[in-house]
Amino acid sequence: MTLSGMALEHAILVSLSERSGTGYELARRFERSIGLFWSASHQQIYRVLKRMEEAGQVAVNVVAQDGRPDKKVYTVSAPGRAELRRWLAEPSPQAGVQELAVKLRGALFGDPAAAAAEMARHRDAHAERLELYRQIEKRDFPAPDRLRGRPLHQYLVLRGGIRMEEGQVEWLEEILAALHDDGKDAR
Amino acid sequence: MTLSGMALEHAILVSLSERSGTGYELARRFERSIGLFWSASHQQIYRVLKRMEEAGQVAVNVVAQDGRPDKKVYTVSAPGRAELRRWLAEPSPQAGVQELAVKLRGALFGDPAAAAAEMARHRDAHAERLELYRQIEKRDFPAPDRLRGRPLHQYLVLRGGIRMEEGQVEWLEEILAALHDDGKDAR
DNA sequence: TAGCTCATGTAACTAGTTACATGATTTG
DNA sequence: CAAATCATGTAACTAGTTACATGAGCTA
Repeated sequence: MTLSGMALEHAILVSLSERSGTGYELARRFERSIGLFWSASHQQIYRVLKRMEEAGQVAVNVVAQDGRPDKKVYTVSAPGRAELRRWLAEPSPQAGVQELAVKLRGALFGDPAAAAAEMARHRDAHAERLELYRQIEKRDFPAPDRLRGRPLHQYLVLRGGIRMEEGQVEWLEEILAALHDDGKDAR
Repeated sequence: MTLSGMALEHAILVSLSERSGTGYELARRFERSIGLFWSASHQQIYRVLKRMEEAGQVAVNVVAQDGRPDKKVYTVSAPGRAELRRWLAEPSPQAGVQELAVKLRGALFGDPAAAAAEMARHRDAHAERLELYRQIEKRDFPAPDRLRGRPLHQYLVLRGGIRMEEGQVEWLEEILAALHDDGKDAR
């Protein structure tokens, strides 16, 4: 067991925590709601579910059906819930949008304060990166209107980085404000 | 040969087109300029360079050094240039920011009009996706201020999707405007 | 009757990561 | 003297993709 990465495992734990289901159903869910960003083939999901079952994170309930193959309905078991709670509280330093989305949708199955702390960490990290990119922009491209050819292309790539970081920071600010209100309300 | 995907190969072709270099150097470049988004370990790069050499896309020039191992300086060969030009003109339907950044930086080594056409395709695709997300937002979350718990988290994930698509569309608009001016100037 | 949905999987392959190994030179 | 830089690689592993296979029921 490596216990690093494990992204799809955690996405599955979140989805099955929301509602038990078959591998087939999970594959379809990943195409839709969570799958705004995430995608996973049914082959991949079947393989991972098998591994998770062997590791005791999920339990299977085989349901016989007539006219079509037996269904294997998966449910998160106690060790799976514990693992999910652990992962939700732990920092994911390299997390992209997808992984944060999974953590958000998992927030109800862990500690809400830990979720907010994780979002704040990422907001800070992206704000720092944004600041760095803006400094590079100012230093290397003081007059962007006059750029042509290669330097123009380099500049445009940097602009992409800036825009992506801006989007990320704003999104995380929105999340933190909303989670804050949500917490106030629950108290 | 599969010829699908091949992302790292093309990033290497672009980087070596800008300037010949060793695998080690490529690994460092990927940490910096292009590597705003891209990253590749030296192990991976060495393996891919070997494959590309066998395929005739790059040529090696072994440079003896004293006190340290021989350098292998790689240069793009004619078939490599052809393959790069082919890929630059071809649509990459699933391309993310990184891949578009590579295509941008490669624009000088292919047909500029084809590069602009590819960017326009992506702008349209992202604009369409954005429109879809906005419709889902309006339909499923008409009063976002009152959301709590799970629906709130679902809403925030959707907001992330909207912000990312907005960023992408605006970036691609900026690219198209700049490429247009650049082309006008060259004529 | 052709194609989609439900429901499972195997096999082969491609891509990428992590750990390990070597060894001189330069910098703090 | 320790750590980083230059410069190469192998081996083992994890993750993900693509192609193939089966087969009933339902829909246009």
